[in-house]
Amino acid sequence: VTGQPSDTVVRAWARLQRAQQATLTEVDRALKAEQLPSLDWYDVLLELERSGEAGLRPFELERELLLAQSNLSRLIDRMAAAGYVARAACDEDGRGRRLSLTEAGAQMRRRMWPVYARSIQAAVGDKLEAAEAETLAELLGKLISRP
Amino acid sequence: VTGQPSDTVVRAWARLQRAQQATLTEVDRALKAEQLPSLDWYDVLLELERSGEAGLRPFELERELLLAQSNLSRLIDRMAAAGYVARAACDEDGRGRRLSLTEAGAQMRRRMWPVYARSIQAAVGDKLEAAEAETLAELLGKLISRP
DNA sequence: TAAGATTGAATCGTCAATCTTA
DNA sequence: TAAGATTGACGATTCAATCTTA
Repeated sequence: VTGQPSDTVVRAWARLQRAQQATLTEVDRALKAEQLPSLDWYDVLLELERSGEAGLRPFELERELLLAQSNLSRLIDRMAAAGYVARAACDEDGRGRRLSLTEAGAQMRRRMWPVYARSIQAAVGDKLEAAEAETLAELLGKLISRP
Repeated sequence: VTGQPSDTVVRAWARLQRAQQATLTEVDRALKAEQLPSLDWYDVLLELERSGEAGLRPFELERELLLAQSNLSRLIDRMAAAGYVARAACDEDGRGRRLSLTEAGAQMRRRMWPVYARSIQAAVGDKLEAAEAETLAELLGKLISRP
């Protein structure tokens, strides 16, 4: 059992929630203003692009993006309907599927990045010195590590 | 117009999203395991408790919690139905409402806090030194400040 | 029996429209 | 005309149940 959190820890927690909410809202707003898909879609497109020719299994994407099974299944439904993702049967496991990026999907990701990048810079880069951003990334890394 | 974000800034952004998601998921899970309401409810209960006898107007709560108008309206619907929040007409502005905490709402907040506190400690306190938590809170504060 | 994936039903969030009063 | 608040319609998420193959 762990002890009670200090005031400082509670403050760090509260600000983590608030800072994420504020920055995400800003990025979402910018993408929407340009008639582009949401960040969820970008995350999927990027992971599939990184996976290259082999593609990814849905369960791999779930773990990478911390999404629930049914949530991802329906997200892929929508992205496949939009023509950005292809679903194929899986050779090595008959239960599974293999997801891959379409050319239209790759194009959309490239189209989204400049807008996304500007938002990140406005929400984070413009508010911190380089050394501060480095420290922030390091401290947040400690919160992510699996114990 | 702002420039392109550095790799460090992009990494800080990505980890901010991931760390928030991971810690929030953990806290939500703990509350649910104890059959308690979600964090949204806690936030509302706490703000109303802090506002004391006077209570709060819905638009004040929206700004405090960064919630959309219709979103808050329906959240209050549910919390009022559960008996935790009271909605009354507003004396000084006929358009508005005045929200206040019921005794049951105050009790529920007190019941939630120990579970919430343990989760915060596990998700943040146990992973950082005291000085690190202080630094993290300070850096996150810079992201929240209104420009 | 369990893992990977999908689906139905219900809940919640979002957008635009609406209502009331300032 | 605009601010505060609510509502209808629609889209997204969640939970549990289901289907298929390991």
